[in-house]
Amino acid sequence: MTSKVPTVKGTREFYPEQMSLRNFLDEKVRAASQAFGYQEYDGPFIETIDLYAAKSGEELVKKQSFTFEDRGGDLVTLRPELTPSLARMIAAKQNELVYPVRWWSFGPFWRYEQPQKGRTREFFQWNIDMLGVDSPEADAEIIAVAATFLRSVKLDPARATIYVNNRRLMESQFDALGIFPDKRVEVSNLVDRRSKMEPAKWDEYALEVGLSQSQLDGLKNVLGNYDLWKKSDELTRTFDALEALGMKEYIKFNPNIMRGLLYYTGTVFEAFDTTGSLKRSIFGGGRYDNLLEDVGGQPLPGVGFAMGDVVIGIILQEAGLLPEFTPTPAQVLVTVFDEKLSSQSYKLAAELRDAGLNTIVYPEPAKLPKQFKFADRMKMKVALVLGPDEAEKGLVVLKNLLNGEQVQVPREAVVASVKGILNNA
RNA sequence: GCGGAUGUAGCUCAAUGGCAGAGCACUUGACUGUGGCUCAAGUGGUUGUGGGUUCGAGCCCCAUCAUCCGCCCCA
Repeated sequence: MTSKVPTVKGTREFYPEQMSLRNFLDEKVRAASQAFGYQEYDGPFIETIDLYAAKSGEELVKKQSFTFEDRGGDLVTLRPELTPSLARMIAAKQNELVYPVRWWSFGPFWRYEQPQKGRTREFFQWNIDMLGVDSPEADAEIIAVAATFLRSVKLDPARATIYVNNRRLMESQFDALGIFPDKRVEVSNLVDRRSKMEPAKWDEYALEVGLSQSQLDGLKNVLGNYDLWKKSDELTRTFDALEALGMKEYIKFNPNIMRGLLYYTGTVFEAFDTTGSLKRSIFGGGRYDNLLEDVGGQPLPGVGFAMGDVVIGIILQEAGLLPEFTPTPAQVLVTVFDEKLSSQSYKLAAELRDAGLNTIVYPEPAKLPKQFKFADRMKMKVALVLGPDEAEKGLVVLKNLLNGEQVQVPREAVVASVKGILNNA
């Protein structure tokens, strides 16, 4: 039964279970970022549309952004990506930052697209970038951060692979085939779409774009050449560094990875789940050496990537790699026997909290079976009972809900006993 | 923007055009101070919404809304 006021299409409600997944991703992303010394930052959630007009691609700005007029009549948009905001923030303090800048962020983004598997209109995204260095080793580091994340969530190389390519390398190949720069964008799109189209249809499409038959044949040769990276000094150095960083197993050169985004200039990469039901990329990124200039800064090279929470969430769930959900952060329940004894229970709960134990006390006198059932459903570990018999003798019944064992302990020893059980659980 | 599918109990789903059901969950009891396991009983419905066809519609038709899957696009 749907509520009278439905949610906005494509938005998401994070019930505690989904929230724990979001927090799990936040933790893993933070850990991978910080392992390499990256600093956390964030930008505005609302930006003017102009920020994205320059470089983000027409489709994104015109059709996939949540844009509206504010009360002052300005066109604003809910951010569909972070990189332009990052570029502006860097440009604004370009002369006072310590380089290389290593920054990361995990926050909400919005895109007005048709919701489907792996795609929502509201999502969280991990962004991580290094600016101020244009070395192939910097590219390797960013890719290594990504691989570190994959490893930390236990997606092994057999399951998740990072495909790497280089635009400069591809452009030199295009040049050699006589494909002129004015066709670059179309040819990039062509390459991007190859895996999704029937071979014959793709050939047709290629000829429509304006390639000659010999250029098409040449292009197919290039795209099938998995040793092509040897012709690129950049990629050779990047792969060497990745080997030294211990991440080579996650990496594969793939000349078919182009990425649609206009601002990439050098190495580009994209990760896919190689076994699951989802064909979407887990994350993608690359080197963008002109972006700062484009937003009005001094030239500054950069490399980075972004990962949405939706696809990785589905993959981890399908792979059974999500941690077991713990309904309540409290492991201890203090039951309330009856109205007369309830204040005793509240006092005991307060003591447990003072001792650093997260504790729930039942908020009304209810039948014990109901209270125990609550503790069970919440996967709590210890239940305490303070009934008339115990109150009289200064005791508390302490039940280990994991094994059902139950003991009576003196009131003063409760904290220590509970801690003992929790330590062994 | 285009195409396909699905909307029935809190959840997952059944029901040839002829009495709207099951499992799970919930409540109660078996068990008067103890969860899980078991057994029994009970509560729970404007079949998404609005029209139409029919003696009769959950089922057929039209419209509409929502969700899911795909296309487009993917930063």
